[in-house]
Amino acid sequence: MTQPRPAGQHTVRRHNSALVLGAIATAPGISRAGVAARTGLTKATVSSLVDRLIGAGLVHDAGPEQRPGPGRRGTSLSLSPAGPHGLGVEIGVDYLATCLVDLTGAVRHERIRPVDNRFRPVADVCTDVAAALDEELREAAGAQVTVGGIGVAVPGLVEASTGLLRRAPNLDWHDVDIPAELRGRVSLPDAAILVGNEANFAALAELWTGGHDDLHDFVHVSGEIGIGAGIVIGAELFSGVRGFGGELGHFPVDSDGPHCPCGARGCLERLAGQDAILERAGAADLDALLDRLATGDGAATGAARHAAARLGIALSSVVNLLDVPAVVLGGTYARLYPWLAEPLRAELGARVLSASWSPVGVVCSTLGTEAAVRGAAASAVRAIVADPDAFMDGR
Amino acid sequence: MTQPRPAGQHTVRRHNSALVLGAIATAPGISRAGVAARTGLTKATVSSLVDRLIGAGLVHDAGPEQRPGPGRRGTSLSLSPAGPHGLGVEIGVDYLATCLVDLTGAVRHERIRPVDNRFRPVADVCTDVAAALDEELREAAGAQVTVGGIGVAVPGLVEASTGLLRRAPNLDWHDVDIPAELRGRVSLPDAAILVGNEANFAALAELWTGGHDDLHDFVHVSGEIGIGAGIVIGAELFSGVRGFGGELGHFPVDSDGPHCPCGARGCLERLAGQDAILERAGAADLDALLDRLATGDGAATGAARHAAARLGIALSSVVNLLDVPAVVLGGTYARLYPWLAEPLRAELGARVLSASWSPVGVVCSTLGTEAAVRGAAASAVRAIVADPDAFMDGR
DNA sequence: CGAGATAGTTTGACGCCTGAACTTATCGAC
DNA sequence: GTCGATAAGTTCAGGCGTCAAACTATCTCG
Repeated sequence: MTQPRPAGQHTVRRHNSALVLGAIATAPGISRAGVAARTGLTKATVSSLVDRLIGAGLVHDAGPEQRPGPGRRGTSLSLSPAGPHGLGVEIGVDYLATCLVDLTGAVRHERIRPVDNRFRPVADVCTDVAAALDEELREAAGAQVTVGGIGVAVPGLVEASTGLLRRAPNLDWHDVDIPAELRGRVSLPDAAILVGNEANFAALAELWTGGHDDLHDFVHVSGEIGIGAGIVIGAELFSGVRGFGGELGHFPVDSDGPHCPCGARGCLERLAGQDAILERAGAADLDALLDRLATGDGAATGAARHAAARLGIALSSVVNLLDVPAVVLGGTYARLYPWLAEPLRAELGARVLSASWSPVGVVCSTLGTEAAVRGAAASAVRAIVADPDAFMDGR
Repeated sequence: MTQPRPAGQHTVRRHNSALVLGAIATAPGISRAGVAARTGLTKATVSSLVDRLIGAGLVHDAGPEQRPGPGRRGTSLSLSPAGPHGLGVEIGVDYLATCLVDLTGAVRHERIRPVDNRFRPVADVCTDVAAALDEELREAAGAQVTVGGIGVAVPGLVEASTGLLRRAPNLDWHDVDIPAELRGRVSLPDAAILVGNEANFAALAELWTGGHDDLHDFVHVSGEIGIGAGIVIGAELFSGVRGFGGELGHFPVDSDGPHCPCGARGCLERLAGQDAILERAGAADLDALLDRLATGDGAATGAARHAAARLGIALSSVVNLLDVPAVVLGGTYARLYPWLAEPLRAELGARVLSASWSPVGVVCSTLGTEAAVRGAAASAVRAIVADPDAFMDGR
């Protein structure tokens, strides 16, 4: 819990700077007058704040705007493409991905490297990560832009207060201080390094760059090797008290179901995970499954329906508890969306108490497996946009 | 989602007023200098703010404090017992409770009236509520205090944005505008009326007046006729996006379990609700059950263990999802606590992923069935303490 | 080319916090 | 008993950031 701090004029300026920058971010090309109208601040204040933001290299003045009708043209403002960039890394179970995005979230460079990280020592993996980071840093240097922050997505439980990776079952890591490991291996600028769970970052990427209108509250379910959920409420990530939230994979959905390494029976992961679907369908891999689904194969569609029903049982509990109006299917589930959506909607409609007057939306993720890296990179720049004064004071 | 507003000097004052009043509320008897040290504001600012708060009747100056050592004595500040009071009403299924509390949350008057409200028309019940409110208002008038706000606890789903009671299954009500119904029936001051779910109010009461130290994050489970959960995170209520959150009663805990009116099978409410426990134990009512538990009766203790295990299944999902470090047993469960706690702890320990390094606390509620009314009344005064400027400007 | 409309800047005022000096109050030592 | 040390509370000038209003700049239309 962040303890409340006294407010002063600087607090006001900080708040309003973020307000102005947020307005420019959500409506690129807006004029100072437009920002004033949108935020409720006066033109004078907006001018003063915008000048500061331009001075810090966060906002770009693109000259007079095109607009019909009488009156002087405003100057078109937008987030500066030359401003600080965000660098994202995802330490996946079987790949390593990096990504460089500008302030608007646009991807400038991206690379995915297949590596089997299962049970590799922390030091080895971090050396790889450092090399991958160096590559992106050179990319940034070549484009004459600075890196304002780094986001690291990991498949495990990250403690919010310390940034420690507490458990990563599929990597067999525990209690790893990733920022510390990296700082020793790569010539980083004094940028902030923030570590987070991949499912959470993926949910944020979907929120920011998924292209869904007015989707500020949802649960993003990513079916990868495990099943993780990212909860977004009020356009903000909700990751629980200590950051360990969103663990959906071990929701019990069948008291007679198969045993799970976690000790319980009938965990969602065992019944609706990627491996479970493939096995039930008798398909070798995801591509084979998709082929057979496309031809209307009975076993394949049956497996999808079965998984969707189990997913619906778990998600209906989530919706009843959190009252989120929509579910986003990501990761593997995004590719299976056409076959999952209907049975999932049916299950949710039957089990969610508020569904009778307010049905739960089921939406397909637009970002694929890259969602997590994108989210990690975007988080770094979002942190700057959300609090530009902190960034400006820091340098 | 509340859209961000521009900040000005008034925002600063508002924030700091709340900060100062909060410091006085959490440390009664503190001096101006103490508040300054605790909040980080200067003595000058604190003096100015405190004077305003005293002027508004929110803070009481109790003369010089007792303290050893040299130096001038500070003046002892505390929330004014003569300040605005909070009035709470709970429309229960089989009772109607009212409660009047002062700014500190201390109960000044309380009354519970047994009434069977099942399936009574809205108008009839609201007439009773109005009469009960009038009684408390006369009480307040007799004590020369004003009522600063009214909280209404109801057993149903309340929409946060509108304050409408959407569904109350056990009353058979839907879409009731309780503030509107009341304003026509009782001579209210222009006080704010806030309607909320009883489980949520109960959780807040536990947070504020439960006497638990450093318990700012928990799920409060109240086992009454239904099973409701109030989620408190960061010392604030989390009631979901639209306010319908916390519905725990229909979590599926046994895929072979009995059918539930909701349409599903094996809902928690059917397996761990008060009626289910009594039936399994073969007890006529709760007192009979407690008697038999006290004697170590096998059927009774077995029924308790059985319910606790089912409750554990549902709560472990909640904890995995929200990462709350503690569970508070309230309502009927509070009375059964000695027999529920151990099996519940065992179930949570086995099913919660983070339990291995951070066990989930299981705590007994200290407030009984009065928690909800208390919470409703306290909410009204908390709203004033949390934002005193809004209260001061309003009058 | 001038009236009207819209964008952006300048200027003075106001509110609120801050820091330092000042007043008030109490204790302990001589 | 008086003096000095210590702490609480008040007063006052100063700074900062927003606001309102006046002013300048630019564009369209008649």
